[in-house]
Amino acid sequence: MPEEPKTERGRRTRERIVAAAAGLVERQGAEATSLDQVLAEARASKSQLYHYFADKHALIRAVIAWQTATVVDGTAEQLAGIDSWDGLDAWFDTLVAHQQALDCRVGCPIGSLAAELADTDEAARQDLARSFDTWAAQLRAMLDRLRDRGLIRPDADTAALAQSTLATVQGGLLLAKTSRDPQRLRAALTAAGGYLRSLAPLPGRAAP
Amino acid sequence: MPEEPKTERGRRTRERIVAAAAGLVERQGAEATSLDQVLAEARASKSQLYHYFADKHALIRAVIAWQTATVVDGTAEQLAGIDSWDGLDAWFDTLVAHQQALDCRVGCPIGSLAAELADTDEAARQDLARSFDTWAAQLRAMLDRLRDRGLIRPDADTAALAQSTLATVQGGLLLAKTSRDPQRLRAALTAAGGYLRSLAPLPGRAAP
DNA sequence: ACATAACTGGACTGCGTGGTCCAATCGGGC
DNA sequence: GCCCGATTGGACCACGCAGTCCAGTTATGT
Repeated sequence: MPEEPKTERGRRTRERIVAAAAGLVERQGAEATSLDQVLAEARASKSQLYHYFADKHALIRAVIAWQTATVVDGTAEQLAGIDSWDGLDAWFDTLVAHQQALDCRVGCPIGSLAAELADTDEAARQDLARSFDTWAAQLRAMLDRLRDRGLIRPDADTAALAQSTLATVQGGLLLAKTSRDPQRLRAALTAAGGYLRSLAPLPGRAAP
Repeated sequence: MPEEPKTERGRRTRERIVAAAAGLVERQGAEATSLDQVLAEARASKSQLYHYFADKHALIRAVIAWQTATVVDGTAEQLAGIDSWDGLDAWFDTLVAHQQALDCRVGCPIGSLAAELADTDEAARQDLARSFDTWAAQLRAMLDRLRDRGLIRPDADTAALAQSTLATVQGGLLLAKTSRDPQRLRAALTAAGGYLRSLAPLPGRAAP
């Protein structure tokens, strides 16, 4: 019953609805966001919404896809440019600055949705798990680069490091959002960076 | 209008309601839990609920207090016994085992509530921030003990380390819950422990 | 120009929700 | 036994919610 838009006009309507929903969900959570709110913000009507989405769950899943495209793919280019400790620190700085600019009010949209929906909406949970996985894969690619440059021990498990780094970032964002204090995020990132640095090849032992 | 219970019977009724609410909120989130659900599970009536709580917000705040008493104060005794790396690892192991036993379905009740309520309910946000703070304080006390035993450099900022450790634990729980995979938590904890160990006094340099 | 499909507006519905109200019951003190 | 406040049961209400429906309008292809 719900279909992809077949015309340019339809595509834009759908996009407007998803973008409005994403903004509201980011600020209030999925459950707390009503469809009427979304439609008011998107300046659209009920029939438009149900023309493109089967129900609210489907809309939320579209929001997840939208946020994934925005957040994860958005950081992809930043991550792709990192090949030194300075580059890593610079990325961390932008994360803290971004939270500070937003008064620590949103944290990570993916993380918030994950916390809310993981035990409620199985399909959404899987989508979010995939988002985290692609994010972790990007982190891992960056860590591989650092390893290839000799900044990290060759035998380090970069996949596991990507997971732990992502975890620390998410946790830091959660604490910062809860306490409205960007320093919580800063502390977390300092630890994440410090751990990676501690995995540098031992200085006294030359490579064979 | 809402009052403290004045009799033993009242105290037990209130407790039953809060416990039922805590269980449901832990599984479904606060917004998704209805008062009727709570009352059915607690085998209580509307008037009983509104006899002790002003409104749903007040009930949720009581749930936060209940979970804080359960989770934070619950780990306090475990944390209090840690004075070595082995002790730390043992605590980490119990965390992973606990998640595994629950099929990674709940994560941390405090963390989940924080993610959901931080930008919606200001009073709840402050309560949760306080919960995190007392949790961090307990972690810090443990880290101070490790430092006093010479396992961590004397100049280490244990307050910041407590924050980062807490962040990594929370993030690991979130990733594990989202992917239904306890290994995500394991990876995060390995990193948290590894970072702390990297702050050991330099072996080649004796204390003055 | 016409047929056909895509899209849109908004009234409408049924239901679950948080919250109110009051009469009934309980139980300890006197 | 009697009193009085603490407690309880549950009917009731107003309302916001997700979801339905259909008549109307706009675009597309030929």
